[in-house]
Amino acid sequence: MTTRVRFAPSPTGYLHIGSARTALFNYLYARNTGGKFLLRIEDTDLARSTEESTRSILEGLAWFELDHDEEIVFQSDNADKHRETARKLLAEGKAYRDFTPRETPSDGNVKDAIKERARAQGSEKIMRDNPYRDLSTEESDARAGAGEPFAIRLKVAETGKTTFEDAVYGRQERDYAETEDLVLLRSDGHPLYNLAVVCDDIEMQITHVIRGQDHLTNTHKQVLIYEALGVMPPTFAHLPLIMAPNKGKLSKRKHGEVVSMTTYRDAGFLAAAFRNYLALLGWSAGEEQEIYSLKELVEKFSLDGIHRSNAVFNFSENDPRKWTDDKAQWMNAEYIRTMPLSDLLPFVKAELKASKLWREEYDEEGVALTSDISSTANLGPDGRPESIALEPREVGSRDWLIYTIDLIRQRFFTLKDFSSQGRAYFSEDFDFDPAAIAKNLTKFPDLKPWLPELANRFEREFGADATTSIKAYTEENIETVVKTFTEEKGTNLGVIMNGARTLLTGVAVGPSMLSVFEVIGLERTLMRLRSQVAWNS
RNA sequence: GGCGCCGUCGUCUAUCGGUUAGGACGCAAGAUUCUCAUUCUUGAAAGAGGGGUUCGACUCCCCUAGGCGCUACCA
Repeated sequence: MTTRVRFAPSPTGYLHIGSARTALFNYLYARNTGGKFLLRIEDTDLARSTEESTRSILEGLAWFELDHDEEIVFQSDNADKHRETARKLLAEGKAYRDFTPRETPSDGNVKDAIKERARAQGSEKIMRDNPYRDLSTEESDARAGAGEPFAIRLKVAETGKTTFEDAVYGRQERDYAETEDLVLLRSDGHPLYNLAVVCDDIEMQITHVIRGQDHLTNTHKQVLIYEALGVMPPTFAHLPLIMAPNKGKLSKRKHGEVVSMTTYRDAGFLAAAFRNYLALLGWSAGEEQEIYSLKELVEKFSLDGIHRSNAVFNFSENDPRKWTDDKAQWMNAEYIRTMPLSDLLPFVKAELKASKLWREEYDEEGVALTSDISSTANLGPDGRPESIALEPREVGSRDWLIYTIDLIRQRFFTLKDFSSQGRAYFSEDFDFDPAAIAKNLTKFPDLKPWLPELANRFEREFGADATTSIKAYTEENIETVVKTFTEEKGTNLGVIMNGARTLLTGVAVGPSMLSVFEVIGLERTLMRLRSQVAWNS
């Protein structure tokens, strides 16, 4: 039998990271077992469900690259079947009509009201005291025929217990006495969650229900429905919850955007990295590996590796550097700086395009570059990719772009950094960091004449109309020129380099300046070294 | 209140009765350096408490305290 699992979110908001992890685990299990990963939108709560939310969830799943099989099922489409099922159970005497007038839900804190009510009646434990439970069929039919509104409740047996084997939490038992005669159909004919879920899971032939641990106790009610229907329940696997740093519930209202998947997409996270991080929250392959490709996750995933204790999603509202979990940030940075360039390139392209920094020339195939531009496997002694031919490396070419990306990604954390911190490499329109100016320029007034002078020196040494000799504008040659220049001025190399760094890139940090000079290119180097903009700002 | 679930460094986790309790993130120190980052080295950092079982318990059992979940004509 092929496994069939489903991810069944209710569209009452964006895709929460907890839900995303549930989706991921379902997906991994399906792919691992060669089964199907289905999607069902549980939109039976008309008051709270929105189409926009559905869109947002689908968008989140798409970003996460969790493609589902078969058609999406909208639970509301099945309402008639749910009603039919409830009526069938009624006809078979497995459910009964409850004519108790519907309580107007007290506005305000529903949870507290429920808790209060439960507290009041809890110790008494009278679950079978509904006066309509044993109403005769004749009277029940008569009152219904007369138009009296009723809800349909499942008739839970007086004695016995529900039992199921949870793939994560093990054997679960619950005495019938602990479960009330749950409502299947509201008095307005609206099917309720537990009924709808069971009907749909049967209809969709779901073999494994993998969902949050908050449903662990609910499961007993669902098992009861399966039993009443005479259908074998699927295998259940409940997942530990993802908690806030204070071990409380992770919610949008309290924690804001950190819990939304779109936040990570918009913050320049790579789906692969975030997926990797989320996979390790509540699951492990039992080994000391941290980085897993999707393929590896699919191969290694198993229900046995799922933990039973909740995991904390760590972040700090006060520290902007730790706006989200440290490990998630680290993992994203790790992916950015080590993933094959050919895989990274499309993402950088999208980012640069969005920031109007993309040039058509970047799309043209480079001479030296072939299919494999993975730098990680081919690092030279200086940490630079050997597989990338450096010449010709015309500024603005595809080769140049790839080389540049590889150079600057080493200190980037998100895709956003390519258009912010990396802006000066792709555009003339970049800002100067006041702190960088103070630290590297104004502190050394001599630089004001020196740097344009360095530009002249560069022009004399490397320019097209060089009078002495024509040398290539490469790191090696640049180093010779800068060192000589530094000695002549009787200053430190750092002073010159950092001053130039600030003029060339606007910031105080970045790759080795020799690389920066080279990547910025002679023309732009000359222009920027001579510019007075930074000095005047 | 009732019922259920959970328990290893700050966080994510390894360990399935015998380990100097391992790894990762973060943190700290050092090395490298034109800056920052990377990288490398090193360091601090854990079995909730109490009883059992056992030659031996983080690991099995019980109790206490704690955290979480459910307890709705919500999902």
